[in-house]
Amino acid sequence: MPELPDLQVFGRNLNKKLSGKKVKKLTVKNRSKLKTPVAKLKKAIEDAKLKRIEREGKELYFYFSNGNVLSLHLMLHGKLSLFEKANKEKYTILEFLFDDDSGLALTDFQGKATPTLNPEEKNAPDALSKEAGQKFLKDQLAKKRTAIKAFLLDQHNIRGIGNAYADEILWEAGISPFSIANKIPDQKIKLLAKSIRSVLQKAEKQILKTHPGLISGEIRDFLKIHNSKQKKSPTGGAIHNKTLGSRITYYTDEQEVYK
DNA sequence: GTGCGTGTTAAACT
DNA sequence: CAGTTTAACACGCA
Repeated sequence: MPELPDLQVFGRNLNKKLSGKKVKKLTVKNRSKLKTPVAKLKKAIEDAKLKRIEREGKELYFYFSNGNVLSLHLMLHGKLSLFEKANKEKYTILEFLFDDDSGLALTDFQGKATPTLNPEEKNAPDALSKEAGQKFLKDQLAKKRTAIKAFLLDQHNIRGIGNAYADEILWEAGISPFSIANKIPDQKIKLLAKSIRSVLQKAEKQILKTHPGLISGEIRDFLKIHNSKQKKSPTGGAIHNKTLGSRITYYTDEQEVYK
């Protein structure tokens, strides 16, 4: 459910609340998405001190003082929740119990949220990383014949952009989501690179302001285009919606189509 | 009651 | 064959 800016806020808040604590117990209640044997995971994490938490793409990486890293991907419906002593959530995937009897649970009614021990390094750059700039986009877009929105959503290309923010970014850049990736002119690619950063960073600030302690859910009520409550863009263009790749896409005629 | 929304992947398609 | 597209997952929420 959450997208990059939400996850960025979760990471900040979890850091504040949890870093420095030692894991007393790790319990796995649903191991269907876990590729590591439970015993191995417990051995890697139990008794280790949680150093820090960082967002990577759409995942949260938990770094431990013994060098191990546990990544949590919330997928569509994963939720994090803090508890004292005992976790009472339904649909729990796994739970940490720290040495002060506080705890963190990962739950998902769909069972799709995915924990990964020591994830491999990914090739695709994070959307907010330095590498994901104009030059990178120009090189990659030249190779692709898909719609630009499909490109942005594919985590093998660039990591962290989801359905809602893809629409916001493309509106900001003045590019139609239906534009073909390798038909977009250089000066628009430059705008796209800028928009990715500015839209995501502004959203993070906004969420932090209105929901300072957030560690789960998603806040999207302030979105300008991907928002069923908005009829017009800030510059007055009527907002249309259409399905693209089995997902709803909001856009206006202010965005140029390159085909 | 009813339909929409969110990310990824396996499977289908071109 | 390889690149691209889609349906399915199953519930909470409005």
